[in-house]
Amino acid sequence: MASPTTATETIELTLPDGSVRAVARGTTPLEVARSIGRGLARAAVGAAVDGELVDLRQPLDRSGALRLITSRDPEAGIFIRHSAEHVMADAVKRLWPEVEIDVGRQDHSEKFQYDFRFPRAFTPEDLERIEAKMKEILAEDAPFERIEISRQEAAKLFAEMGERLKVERLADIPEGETITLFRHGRFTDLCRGPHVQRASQIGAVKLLEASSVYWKGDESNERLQRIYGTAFASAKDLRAYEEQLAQARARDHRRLGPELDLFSFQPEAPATPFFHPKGALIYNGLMSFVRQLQTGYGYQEVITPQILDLELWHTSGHYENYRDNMFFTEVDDRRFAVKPMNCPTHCQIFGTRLRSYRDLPIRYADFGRLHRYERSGVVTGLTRVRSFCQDDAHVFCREEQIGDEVRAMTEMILRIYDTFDFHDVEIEVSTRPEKRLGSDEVWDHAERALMEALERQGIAYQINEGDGAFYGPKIDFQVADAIGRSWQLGTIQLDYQLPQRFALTYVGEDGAEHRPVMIHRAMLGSIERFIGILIEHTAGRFPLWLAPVQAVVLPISEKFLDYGEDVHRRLVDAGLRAELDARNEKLGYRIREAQVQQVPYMVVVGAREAEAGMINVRRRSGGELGSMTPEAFIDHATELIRQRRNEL
RNA sequence: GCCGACGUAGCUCAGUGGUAGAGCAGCUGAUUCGUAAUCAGCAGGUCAGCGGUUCAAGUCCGCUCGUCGGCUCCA
Repeated sequence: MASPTTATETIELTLPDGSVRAVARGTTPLEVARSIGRGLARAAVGAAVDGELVDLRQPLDRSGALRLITSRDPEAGIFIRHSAEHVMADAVKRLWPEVEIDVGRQDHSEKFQYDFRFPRAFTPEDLERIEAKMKEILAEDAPFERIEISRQEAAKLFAEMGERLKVERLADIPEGETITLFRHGRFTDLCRGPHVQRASQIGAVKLLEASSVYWKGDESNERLQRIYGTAFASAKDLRAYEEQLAQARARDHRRLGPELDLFSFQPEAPATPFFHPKGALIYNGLMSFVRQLQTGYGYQEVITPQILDLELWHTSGHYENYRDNMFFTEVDDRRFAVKPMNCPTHCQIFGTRLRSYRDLPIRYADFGRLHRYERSGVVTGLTRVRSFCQDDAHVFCREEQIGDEVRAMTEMILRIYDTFDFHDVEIEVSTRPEKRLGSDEVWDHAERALMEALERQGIAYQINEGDGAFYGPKIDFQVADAIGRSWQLGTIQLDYQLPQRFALTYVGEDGAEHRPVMIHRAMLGSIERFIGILIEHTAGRFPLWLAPVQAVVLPISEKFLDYGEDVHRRLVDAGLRAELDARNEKLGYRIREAQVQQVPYMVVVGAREAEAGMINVRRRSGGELGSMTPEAFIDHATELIRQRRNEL
């Protein structure tokens, strides 16, 4: 940050066209914009220096690549929404002057939020009033001012304003950091920015919902009231966002699942799905796929107990670290726990005999049912349930085999995602959490091993500090679905703890005992959750190989029922999941129904077909494949299924 | 778990203290039909559950269960 004494020095700013401008240290991006052109200066909402977003009024203190951001740039939303936070807080203060403001924030989506000390929950009517007030404020078009201020002055100012929460927030700002305020009209907030120049650059706002939150996210703190909203440069952008929300609602697996008769939930089993026949077909289809793939990678499937003595969970450390998420039961005066993870049982299998270094890696896969107690407020649909199964596996290997194993796992995982047309995959390495087992040296080593394995494959990753499991660091795979939402699926977790706790050893080349390393791995994550994601990704249009009903045979009328039955029989005999819909309804009606149920193929048979021994095939993607022999269709479909191809 | 909202037929919803309704789905019949909804009739409800207020409760109050949106957590 610039100070007056250094203002005479010069810094060099590289503009996007490659030109370089030498300006005095302390020059603001807005001043640079003005020197380029009045139009640009007026249109700019913010700036970026070396990719970092900065406020237009922030004095620049170092050389770098300067880019001015207008409402057309993707980053504009950051400035707009951050400014909309202030406008919302302003509106709330105008309506209820006694309310204290906390802080605003925006998440990775298009939402922003602001927390208030307010005596009750905000109602939808409150939100309407606040939104209307915000629009008044936008119409006033006050400029946003950036003000640098001393810590003492800021503390005094907010104390006088009665903003006690702000005074406390101020105390959290590290010493030595410049304290800045932003003001528009009469509203002043403690804020490091960045903001737009004028309120009117916030083209459209909409408040979304309100909820209560704990101050600083800590359950022992008092409750504040949070309001969520969104803001865009234009009403058109807001409409596009609302359209996207409507899309997401239309794909919601909690609606589509029961509608397609895949699964249901019953009050007697909260957060535990019942898979109906069609859902079970998909469930088993996914398992077979994973089974086939991982067998090729040297995995062996095991089956292990559901309920195990508490002692095992003390040994594994789950009792100490994971107890709050476990189910317990007691019988014969003996205490048991329902397994929340498979890993301890795999350690036990490993430990049943003497292992040689020649046996490693040993790769145990397990589709065992897991139960985890999740707090009632956090469960939702299939994505967060209390009973589920993972495409779980544990690899026991030698230290020097970690790289190869992680590489093979990554390859397998990316192949799986590719099959489902998840092409946008982000990889994160999560490092040691606060609550953990093991020494810092072991963690250093484990974290480095994972990163090196990725680096050797040339795979880019991000680091997620402190987000590892209690027993080791992990690699997480995040994929973006068809409408751009991100989901966590696969995970690779390194574990030096369990082999030690279960005293697992193998005999090395040197004849001495060594400790194996354990790698936990899931690819789809949990089958339940994956089905939920897949429903939303495909909007219920499952790939042919997974579609519960792959083809429905539709005789035009009763007269062709015999031929329809014959065709149906042939499809079923060829291994296709085919149904016969011979209901007394018009063809259009039954076609529509098959479309709504997302059946990939509709096989129409009438006089022309019956006579010629042909069928007429329609695809759910629209359009007829035309007349063909049943054999030709069977060949075509079975080939697509064999290759697990998506397109129809 | 906490805060808030919600719970009426299989689904979507109407019903603001005075006799529980509609559309779709279902069933029956007619129609025998060529690529996204044929017509008619019938049936369908402990208004989530339990308790309370009231002459009278789907409607007002309390509790319980469940769902949804958040907090937090996560496969």
